[in-house]
Amino acid sequence: MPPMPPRPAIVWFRDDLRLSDQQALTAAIETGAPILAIYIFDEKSPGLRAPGGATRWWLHHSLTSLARSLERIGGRLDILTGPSLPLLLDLARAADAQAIFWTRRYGAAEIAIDKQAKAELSDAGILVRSLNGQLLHEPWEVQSKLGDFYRVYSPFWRAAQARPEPAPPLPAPSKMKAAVWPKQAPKTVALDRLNLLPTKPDWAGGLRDTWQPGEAGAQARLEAFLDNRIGQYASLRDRPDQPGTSFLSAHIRHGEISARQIYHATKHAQHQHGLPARDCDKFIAEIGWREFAHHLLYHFPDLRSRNFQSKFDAFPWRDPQAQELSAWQGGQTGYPIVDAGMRELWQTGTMHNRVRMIAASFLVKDLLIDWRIGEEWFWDTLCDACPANNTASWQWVAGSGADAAPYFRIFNPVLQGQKFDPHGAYVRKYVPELAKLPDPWIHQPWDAPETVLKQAGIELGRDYPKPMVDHSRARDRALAALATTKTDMA
DNA sequence: TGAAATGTTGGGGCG
DNA sequence: ACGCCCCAACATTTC
Repeated sequence: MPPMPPRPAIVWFRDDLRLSDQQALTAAIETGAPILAIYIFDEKSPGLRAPGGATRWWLHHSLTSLARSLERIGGRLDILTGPSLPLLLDLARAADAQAIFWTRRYGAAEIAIDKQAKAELSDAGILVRSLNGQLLHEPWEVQSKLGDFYRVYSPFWRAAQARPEPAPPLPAPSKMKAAVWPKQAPKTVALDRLNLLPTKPDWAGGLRDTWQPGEAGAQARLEAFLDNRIGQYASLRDRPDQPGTSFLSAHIRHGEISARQIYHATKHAQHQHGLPARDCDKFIAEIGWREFAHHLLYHFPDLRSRNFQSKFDAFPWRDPQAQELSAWQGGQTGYPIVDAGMRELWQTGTMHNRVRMIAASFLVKDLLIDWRIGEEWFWDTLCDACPANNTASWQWVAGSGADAAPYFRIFNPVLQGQKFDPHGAYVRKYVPELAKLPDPWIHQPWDAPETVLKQAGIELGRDYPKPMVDHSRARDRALAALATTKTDMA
């Protein structure tokens, strides 16, 4: 009788598409079992939110990159599509798997799936291990003295930082053994069959020019940031006209790099090169905002659909006209900084953080359009669209969120432009029809004298729209509407 | 992780 | 020389 083949271990990849600091993969390899590394593209399980267009594009390339990396060390990535739970159970049964490993997720539907999978696989006698590869601290580990979760960022982050430092990241495994795909197992599909890439039309040109999805691209971004820019992070992070940020968000979103890798690399660079603590802390605090958003999502599962502060439930949102929505989406509001941001988003799959706040504030406060509608658009167009960050941030801007912007904090798109894009370089890049307008008018073309406009080759209303609302009046309208939320109407 | 309105101060022009 | 006014510039309050 031939010897029994060793029972394989399954590694279920999800939002952790990397090999370094990959606890699930590392733990699986340590069992000594041959490995089935899988990714499940799941559009069938109830409650799961389908990825948006930009995220789908990113995912395609990230999976390509992950598959190559696995092959390089003797492994293989198999892709399945369909409802996660039955696929997993069928695979585990067909493979006679001894164990399964995955990185935890924090959305409600994801947690429900993972919970049930854990129960059913355990019942089938399979070792199930879920690991934290996403966050510096688990949401249930950061609590106030009363045992409640934090609703304000600063105390949250203070408490998180008072906890033991996250463990140092794991090195990428250098070798693994792929298990043969079992005969009775669900059919794998080729990546192309998932149709993640746009075809008619192919709008991804700007994305290809901007990004290198995958672990190598993530590491390159981190290195460039720590070598060149972090020393001025605190002062330049708000400047969309300069490359002051890390450009890591979409890599983080797909788990091509982990929070603790970033944390430790930053600390290391700080001490190695004597970088200012102010800049390093500020950068790590942004990882802290991401932690906070995940923490909120975990404790408030309806973050996408419900106001975190219920007093916003009665807010008098306007019914958006198709035309004003498309003006905002297409970067035709007549406010240059808003339009530059929305066009950057459409072209590149990202938007500078400062400009996200300005553009979001414009939709919510100047147009009085429900934050959920803006969130949907960002979900579809951002490569870093994340169930935690995108929702928490939109609620923050709207004022309905945790540690929200106060109701009276309304961004003035002209002042914000002048302050953070002082020479208009960012506007000129994404709103080229304004390129010839001199600095003093670049953020308020409607105030430019006729001769100046003529010289710049602009006729307002023809070459570039007149402002779709008057900000000063829109502000008054927003304050009046927001006044209704001041008193709790519960 | 604002902005606008209102209040205060101080220097210069001017009678 | 002196007081008054004007108005930046800055500070404080309010939305």
